[in-house]
Amino acid sequence: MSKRTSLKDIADKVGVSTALVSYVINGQEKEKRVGKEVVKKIRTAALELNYQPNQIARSLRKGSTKTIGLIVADIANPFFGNLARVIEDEASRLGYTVIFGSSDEDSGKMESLVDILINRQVDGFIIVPAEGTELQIKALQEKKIPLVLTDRYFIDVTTNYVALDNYGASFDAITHLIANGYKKIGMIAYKSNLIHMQERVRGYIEAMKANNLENEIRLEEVRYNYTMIDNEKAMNNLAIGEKKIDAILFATNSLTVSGLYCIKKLNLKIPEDLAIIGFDGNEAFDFFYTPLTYIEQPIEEMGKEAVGMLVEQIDGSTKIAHIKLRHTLIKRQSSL
Amino acid sequence: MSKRTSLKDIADKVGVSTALVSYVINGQEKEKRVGKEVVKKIRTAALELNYQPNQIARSLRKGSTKTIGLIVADIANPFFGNLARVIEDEASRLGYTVIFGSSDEDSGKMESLVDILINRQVDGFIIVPAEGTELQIKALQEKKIPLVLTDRYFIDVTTNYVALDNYGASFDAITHLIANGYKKIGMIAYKSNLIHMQERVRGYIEAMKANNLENEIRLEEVRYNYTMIDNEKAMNNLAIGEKKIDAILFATNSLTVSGLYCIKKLNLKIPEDLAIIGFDGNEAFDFFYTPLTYIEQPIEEMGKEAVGMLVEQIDGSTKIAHIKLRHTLIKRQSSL
DNA sequence: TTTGAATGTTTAATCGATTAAGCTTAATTT
DNA sequence: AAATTAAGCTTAATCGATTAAACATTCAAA
Repeated sequence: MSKRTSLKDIADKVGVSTALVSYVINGQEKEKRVGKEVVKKIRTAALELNYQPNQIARSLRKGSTKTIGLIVADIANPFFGNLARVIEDEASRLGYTVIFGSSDEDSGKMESLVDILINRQVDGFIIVPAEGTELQIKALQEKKIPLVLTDRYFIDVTTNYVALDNYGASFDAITHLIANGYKKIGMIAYKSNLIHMQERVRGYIEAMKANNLENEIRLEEVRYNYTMIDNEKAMNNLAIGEKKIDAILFATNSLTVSGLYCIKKLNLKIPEDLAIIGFDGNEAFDFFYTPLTYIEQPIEEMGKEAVGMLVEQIDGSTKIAHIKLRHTLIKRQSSL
Repeated sequence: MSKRTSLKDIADKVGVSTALVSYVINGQEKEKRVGKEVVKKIRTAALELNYQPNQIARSLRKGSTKTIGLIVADIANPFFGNLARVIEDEASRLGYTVIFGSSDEDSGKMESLVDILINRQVDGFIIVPAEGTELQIKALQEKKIPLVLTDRYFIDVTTNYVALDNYGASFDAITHLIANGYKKIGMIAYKSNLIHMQERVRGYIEAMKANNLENEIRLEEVRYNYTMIDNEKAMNNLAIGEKKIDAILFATNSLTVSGLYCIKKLNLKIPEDLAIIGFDGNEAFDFFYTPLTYIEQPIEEMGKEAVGMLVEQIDGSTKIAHIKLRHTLIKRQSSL
């Protein structure tokens, strides 16, 4: 790497101290009363030498890196990819750069990601926390590192967060199914204590109860690392045989997609044999032979809010905000 | 942010100089002959104080940040999301962290991303270059910043790159269509001078010529920012009316998806009215009423190779490698 | 006994930018 | 003329870790 130009190079060229150069570069020539001639010379020299300030040095000195650490479950998952994109744009608008990592819903991986990003002195974190990471989050808070949780949060750890009103979303979806005449409604969710999953399940159960269908409740839980296998079992349990149901709500995008593969395999007619509602948008939902009804999340709002809240924290605010966003139920043929 | 523990804190606690602490922390106690007792004390103190080295300070001193800058067209696009994921994992395996940005295929955005990442002193770049960014790439080379291009590259700029053998992929797809009896084969591509697009088109044209079908060549070019509109026009031109074709090759994932929307709208029967072949995998391809034949890219290999090549460069290698990877043609009903 | 190694440790410069404090002149006020 | 103020600039410490070089002590060889 050929030597980059530093403040010193400019200072030498113009024949002044680095202090003056720094003032001019940072637009403080007025406050610091730098001579007009000198300002011009410095500006010219900076351009000629194509000076770019070294952010690392600046960060070390200032104790702030203008960097946000983003931890999601998996950047390859379209939901998180889209979220990451929104966060990137919003962060960049506010002068921040994003470093990311995927936790794979694994608390160990998440811990090492957090450590790595702390060592890189990120100014704050946006985290989609994995199961069992309460203590990690608490530790971050004790270190007074700005932090916003997204998608999920912990009831017993008071943090900033932006999440969907998951309870309301499920409730709405189930209510919609019931309104369309379905009664034997099942749900396939991930086996997880995370609040977003619990709330989605709770919305299902409460909606069933509210319609006196508590006896029809059929919840199947799938392990994250065995999505396909467990989902297939679950679908067999629910959609086949004597006690088969007539509608299903899937709790996430990936569960919906893997569910669709099962449905194809089982050769089920949608919505005649089984009505379905999915979670999050996905191009696949549009091209399934019966277009899918699904719960749409306001990803853009979620990402923007998260960045906004985080930057407020970084700028010194200590207020804690809990934001719950509303879903949109996109109604199509799969639930008619 | 409560004060983090620094080398100095440990040094003070143990009663030695920071030098010794640094040696021990970096596992150089043998070479630097640090006393056994002292080593123990330092280790203990480091644990007690939960010492985490400040990477910023280390980076400034060492002139290396152990950071890779990744620039893709759009992280929300599944192809790039998957690529990013592979790159993240491989980078992390080698001790690197990834900073990313999306260029939106815009040379201006790409330039500012590159500048920002340079100022953050990334050790090297993995770039999916936008159209018209040859000079930016050349500038990076002149600054001797390690660099690997992916997905595309420039003929007149000699750089490391990893890309698909796009010519071969198109050629193969067209050959497959012809083997299945299709003759009036069209192609929808992006209007772009980028090599990957040019090669995909060239593969199409050469395959047609090789089969004495040069008179049937029907190429439609779509503008990136008007994918939907232009694609719809293109589809109307190709698939409707007197001179309609009987098969189409789409040049990218996004073109394929938007093409599927058109096909749905036009109510075409696949493959009876029109055979189609898409680019890259996509869950939507599996659920389209006729499962799609598509050209699969070896994303994992691509990402791993890119990181591997980049780290070699960072470690001082100056050899230039051009890697072309082979596709896999996933044959299904849409091209029967 | 002297010289030379070997061992163990400290000192201080360095990376590049920031910034409080101090130092010159010149200009203005009393 | 002396004192004050302003204008314009430099000095040097600082952020935290790294590392070449110097220093000090002990031990062994000549």
